[in-house]
Amino acid sequence: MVTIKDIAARLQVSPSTVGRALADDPRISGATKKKVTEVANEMGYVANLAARMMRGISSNLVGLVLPDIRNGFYSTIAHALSTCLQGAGLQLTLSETEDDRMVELHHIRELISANVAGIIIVPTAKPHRDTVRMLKMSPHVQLIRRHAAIGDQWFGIDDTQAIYEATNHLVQLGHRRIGYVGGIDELPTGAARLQGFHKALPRGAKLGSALVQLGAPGSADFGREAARHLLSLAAPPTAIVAGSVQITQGVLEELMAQGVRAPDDISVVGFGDELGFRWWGPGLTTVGLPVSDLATSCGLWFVHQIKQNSFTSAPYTSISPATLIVRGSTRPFVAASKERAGAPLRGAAA
Amino acid sequence: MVTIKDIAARLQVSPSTVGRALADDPRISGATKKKVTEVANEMGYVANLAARMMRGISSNLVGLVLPDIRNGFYSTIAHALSTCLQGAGLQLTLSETEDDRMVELHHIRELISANVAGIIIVPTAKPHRDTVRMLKMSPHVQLIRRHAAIGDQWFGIDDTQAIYEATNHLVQLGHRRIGYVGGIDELPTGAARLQGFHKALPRGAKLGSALVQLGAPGSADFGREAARHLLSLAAPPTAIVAGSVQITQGVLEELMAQGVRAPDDISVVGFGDELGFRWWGPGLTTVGLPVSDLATSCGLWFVHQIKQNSFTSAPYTSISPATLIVRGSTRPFVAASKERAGAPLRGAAA
DNA sequence: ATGAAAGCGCTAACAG
DNA sequence: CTGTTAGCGCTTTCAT
Repeated sequence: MVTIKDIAARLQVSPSTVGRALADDPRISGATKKKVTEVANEMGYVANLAARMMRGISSNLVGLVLPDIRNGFYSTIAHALSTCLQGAGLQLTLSETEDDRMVELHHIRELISANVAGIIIVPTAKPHRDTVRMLKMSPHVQLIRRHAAIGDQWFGIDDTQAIYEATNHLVQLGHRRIGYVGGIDELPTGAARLQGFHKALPRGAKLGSALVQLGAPGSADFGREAARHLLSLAAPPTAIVAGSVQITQGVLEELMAQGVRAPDDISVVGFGDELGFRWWGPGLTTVGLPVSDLATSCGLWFVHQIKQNSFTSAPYTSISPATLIVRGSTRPFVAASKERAGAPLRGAAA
Repeated sequence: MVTIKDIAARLQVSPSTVGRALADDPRISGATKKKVTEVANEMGYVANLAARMMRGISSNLVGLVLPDIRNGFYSTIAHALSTCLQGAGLQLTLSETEDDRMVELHHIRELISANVAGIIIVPTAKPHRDTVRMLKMSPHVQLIRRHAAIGDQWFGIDDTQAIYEATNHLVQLGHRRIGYVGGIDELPTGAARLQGFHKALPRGAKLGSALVQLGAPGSADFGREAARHLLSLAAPPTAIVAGSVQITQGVLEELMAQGVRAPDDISVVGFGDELGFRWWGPGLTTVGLPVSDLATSCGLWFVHQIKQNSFTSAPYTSISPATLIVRGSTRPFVAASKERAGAPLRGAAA
């Protein structure tokens, strides 16, 4: 391993001169700097981060803590952040919680002890108190989900508006018996989305509690089950709103498996615009989320905070609006269509 | 920040005693150990990783270097590895290269200087020589793509076989004019897949070089362009094989945009089984890749190597086979179908 | 069984 | 402009 000392010896100068030259210290002559950088490159010098960190400088690591990277939603975020941070010389570490608060705690512990420069987190429903405590030891920001105890620095989507748009679209089309399959309302996002759903329903809408199905937002399986349940009702909904990416996936799979066709048999509005949603049946009408932009602004802001070292706990909130993307999976409700009850609902596949 | 010294002062012992007690050194009496650990907990002592690293102990960080995390292929890998490593107390850092060798070099430099415990890499086509040199400074393993200079430790897919299966399926169905859209053959994966394509073609197959389109495997746009080109040929192919996930995406999009319908107008075989591929048209016949299993075994092996500290450069190669998933996008070639030439090829959308 | 002391590589005073 | 020196917190000889 090439150290600053080796370079110094080779150039017959003192280690500090080399150190300063490498740090582009204004007190060092251009000639010396040039020589030093030259030799450094030639010898393949790589600064030892550990030593640097011991001098109090926090590492260049930023922890990204999220439920599951396989979710296109989150991998988009990871990509955007990675790009942002790289520009600032920061490295991203990836920690998956699987929405388990103990796993989350474990990761935060690791990150703090690794002296990370900051943490970007999509918190679980109920973070452990130690998680909250430790987060305060480092600059941090919440993404997508927001938990009051963790702090007031948050970048997210207007969840209520997103599902409102989705639901309202169906209402405008004349649907009244609308099913909603979404994340549990213990999750801030789950609660906000559910609220958007209710807000959009007109007084006339028949809202049996059976039409609202809540479960794990990260589970496509839950989406399938919930869809199956809705379809099996004596009076199944004429339209379904999905409240998370994974749930949308599950719902779509179930509909396809049962041979239920959109928009003829049922109207569907999804959440997020994953690859393939446009390919599903006649094209899925869905809520488009500005995930990439959101993550980018979060990244830029965070880098700024870290660089300025002015990580005051001044609240900062950024809410991005979602936009409805209308494709073929929704259409006006036709009261006359008798075939929308019980067994006949199922298509040829059943 | 509580240090070993603080504890020592509090207990009226020397720092080294505390250090040893914490390290469970056999030379320390049980009583002292007990007291030390007690006080350490009480004071909230957390070992300083930086200082430890300076003593040569490598960090608990493992670098994952890949082209683009948004690719479902790679996010699946990241997830599997993250899970593996977490079990071993290791943290994963994410570095995206965007298939740019200089970016790759930059990342490797960072990782080495961060004293990572190891590096798992999907190398770019032609890694920089410094990248290769630095990789040798740390335990490492190649995933998916394999570059001879980097080493003999590799976990990948049998690319040749994968595309062979895909192509052969079409050949068996009677197709003779088959188009291939794949990654550049400078990439080991690109070359292997192209080889599989050629291997599967019978002597009778008309292979105009125009039928083989090579480009950036990570670019859906390239896939679109290539597909557009193939469709515009005077004698367009009766079937297309796609040679990467992104390319598959692009090809599918273009076919859909032009209103070309599979399997009636053309047969298509994709690469990988992304979410949504099953939803495309009649369901995409595609090559299923055991990505998750592959990454898991890679992770397990790597953890083992790191733990054993026996990172001998003993070659280790693991090749996983791909399996063809037949859905609706392919069907026997029917010679009589006249409408498969020039303008009439395009459907209603054109 | 415990202490003292010497670094690991780097940076930041403090001197020239 | 450059050199000297003194640590950062920990481990690890070498002494007691």
